[in-house]
Amino acid sequence: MPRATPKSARPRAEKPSVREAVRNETRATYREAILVAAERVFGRLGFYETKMTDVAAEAGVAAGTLYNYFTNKDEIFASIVVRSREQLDAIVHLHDNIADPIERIRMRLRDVFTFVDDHGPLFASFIRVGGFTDYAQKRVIDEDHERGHSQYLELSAVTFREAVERGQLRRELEPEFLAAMLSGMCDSTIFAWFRGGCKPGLVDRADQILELLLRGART
Amino acid sequence: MPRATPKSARPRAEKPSVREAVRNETRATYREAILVAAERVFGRLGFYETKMTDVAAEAGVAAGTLYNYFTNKDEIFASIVVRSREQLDAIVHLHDNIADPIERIRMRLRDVFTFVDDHGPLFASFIRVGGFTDYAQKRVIDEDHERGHSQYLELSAVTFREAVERGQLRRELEPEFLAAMLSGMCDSTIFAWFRGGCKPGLVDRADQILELLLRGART
Amino acid sequence: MPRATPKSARPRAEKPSVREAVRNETRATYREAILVAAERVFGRLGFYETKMTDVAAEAGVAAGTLYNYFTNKDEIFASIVVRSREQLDAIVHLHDNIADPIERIRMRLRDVFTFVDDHGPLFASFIRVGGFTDYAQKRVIDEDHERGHSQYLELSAVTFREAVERGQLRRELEPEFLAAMLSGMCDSTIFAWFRGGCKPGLVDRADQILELLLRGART
Amino acid sequence: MPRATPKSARPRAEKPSVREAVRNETRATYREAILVAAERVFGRLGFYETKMTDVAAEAGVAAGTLYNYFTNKDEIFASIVVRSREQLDAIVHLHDNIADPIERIRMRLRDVFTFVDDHGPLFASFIRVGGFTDYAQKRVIDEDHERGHSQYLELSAVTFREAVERGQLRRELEPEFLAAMLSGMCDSTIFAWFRGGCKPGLVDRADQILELLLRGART
DNA sequence: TATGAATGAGTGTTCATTCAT
DNA sequence: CATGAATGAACACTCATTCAT
Repeated sequence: MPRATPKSARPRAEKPSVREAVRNETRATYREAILVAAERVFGRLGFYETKMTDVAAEAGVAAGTLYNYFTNKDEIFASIVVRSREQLDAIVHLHDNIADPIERIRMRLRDVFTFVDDHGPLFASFIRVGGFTDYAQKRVIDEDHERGHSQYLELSAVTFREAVERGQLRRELEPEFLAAMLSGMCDSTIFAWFRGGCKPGLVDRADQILELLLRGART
Repeated sequence: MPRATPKSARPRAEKPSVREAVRNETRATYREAILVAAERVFGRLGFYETKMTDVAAEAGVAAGTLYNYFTNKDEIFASIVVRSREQLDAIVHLHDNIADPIERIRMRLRDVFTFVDDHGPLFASFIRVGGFTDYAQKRVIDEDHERGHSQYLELSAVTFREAVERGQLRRELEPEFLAAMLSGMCDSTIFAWFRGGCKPGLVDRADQILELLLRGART
Repeated sequence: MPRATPKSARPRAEKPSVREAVRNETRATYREAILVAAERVFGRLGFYETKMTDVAAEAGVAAGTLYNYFTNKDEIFASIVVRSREQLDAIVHLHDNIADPIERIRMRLRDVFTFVDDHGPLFASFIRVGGFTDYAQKRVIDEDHERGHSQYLELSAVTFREAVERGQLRRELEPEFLAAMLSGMCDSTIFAWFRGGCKPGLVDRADQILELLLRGART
Repeated sequence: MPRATPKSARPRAEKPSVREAVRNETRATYREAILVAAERVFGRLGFYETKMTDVAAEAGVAAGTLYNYFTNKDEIFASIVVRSREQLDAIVHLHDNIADPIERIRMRLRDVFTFVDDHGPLFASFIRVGGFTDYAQKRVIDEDHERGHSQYLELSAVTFREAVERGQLRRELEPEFLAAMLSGMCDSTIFAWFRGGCKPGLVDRADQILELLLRGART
């Protein structure tokens, strides 16, 4: 008789999607946990000295499990890079609406340094110009990373150009040169911070760097 | 006059030393050839992607021969670093007698850039702050290299301090900070030069860098 | 008439058996579905190239489910062999009552070929003399299969012996030899059919084979 | 002064080639030893159950050594097949000059059986129609082997056709069918011999098989 | 001492099997 | 019981290093 038994019917209809949702969530959690663990280990040992078992151990899973989420070691590494760049991309464009290019650069710099400060060592090596010197040779993430890096340089250069055109900076300075200089200054600062044990206070350096550069570059 | 040692005795006494001299020379030649070859290959492929057979092939010897001159792969790599640093050390102290610290820095910078220009890619990666990011993790050359790197930073800092004390640069600037900034600016310049294919003209950048930095730092 | 067992009691007494029956049926259905799927996949890919997930996918179940019906991969494979042999056994004895041994062989042959025709590729490889050459080495189904195979050869030989004793075939021919010849002729025919894509019409070959053999063997 | 020192000069000129010759010989010996060992192990265990360490152990070398002579497991296997086929090719064409096709087949058959008898188990499985049933799925040697097999069938068929055209065999028999029959008969004979432990006397079966077939096929 | 092949420890990866849900 | 992800033993293959010639 027609009295539907919603109790049994609804679950049937929903259970799959619920299950699926749970599953997806679980999968995402695992994936993220592996990435975080991998980021730590890669950051500590470098790509080649990091063994899959190290990553697995750090993530608290079996070695085989890694392969349920990534096709191989390279992909794990590449995923970290991609993820980092995505995060950085978001940050870097946070202040695109600031009119004054100098101010825009300042805010960007602060945010990036804050991010690095929060994010820790591996990321430090990522944004560093040659963080992948060795690994890059393998050409696994080379192209992308390089594009990524020059993308940031480009963005920086564009902003400097604007400042030059506004007459805020000296006309004879190439924006690309300024961008490279800023990049190098940041790198060495982050590196020093990294070698010094990642102590808090990295952000404060942002203003010092920029002030020095601007003094040198101002009209 | 003292009767010369008998014919049969002299050879016995001297020949060995002659032989030894020749031998030592031969050994040194081989060693150097291997290092040069290794520097090229490591520079091209990075430490981990460079196989001992690659080095041997580049040096035109058999793989086994490498082990007559170096105990293992690590040692070859470390030797390159050491050698590079020795060369750099010589260069860096070439102008110690210049009284004006600013001028001293300028000359040093030019010489180092000239050296890098002549010396090619691997060296570029060596002096770069994080050239060893990945390899360094292995702690093979870490300590030494780090010491080497900070040694240069130190030297730079000392010189900057002198300039500050002479009142040439603003008092509130820490010399270590200035040294780090210069280092970073050089790094990114060399990196860009490296990525651009090591085209000649690197040296000209030295003055641009320094000028920018000094403008920013001058009283 | 005996008072029926109380409502509450009956279910308790019978339901289990009903449930059990249903369960058994369900289990049997699953088991069969898995075997059918496995047969297809094994036939297509061979034992080693067939992964448990392939079988599961083909059967439309999860990998874990397979282990509710079979202890392991080997057992699935062995079960297929056993099942095939059971089916073949039935067929092979279908015409035991035919008096003329030659006719008996002819009918048998036709039925077997029909079965193979219907049954498809895997079975083809099963009845083939060396179908298990590779797998058999693992000694999973070796003994059994060998027994099975020689059993058919034996049956064939017995029938040939009868024909020889009846004077239908030449006395100097060993029945075992004739059985082996027939087996080989069938094998190569089935193989050719298999390689040709299992096109219909296999059965017609039965008569051709037998005619050739009998002509050669007749008195 | 011009007196050449032949002692030192000649060796210099020849030594390399001598060394090379020795080296080549040594390499060839190793290669062959590995193939022989591999043939034995593959014959005993089958492709998948044979581990590289098994082959190495059987050959009396380290696992890594195998890779100095073959790129991988597949190549070792394929090499065995190729080598076997080369040997068989030579044998099969030994009697091409015999005018009478029937006689030609008879001689061929004897030689092949002799070869199999000498050569042992693996080869047996090779010439068997489905020797590779399982491995073939991997399509490593499939195409070639298949071509090889059908090549022999083809050769056989051609010879049978000649006999048919000469009126030695019945016109209504397709030569391809006869070739397949002969192949199957040989297979099952070899298989039986193999299962029986490869006892001597295989060759004698050649005539029995052929006689039976010819009786059945003669006009 | 140069050679280059042999060695075998070490690693990335696969996949049958287990097990929590 | 079905599920499908976790597991980890097993294995092909690499390559720094050794060693007989």
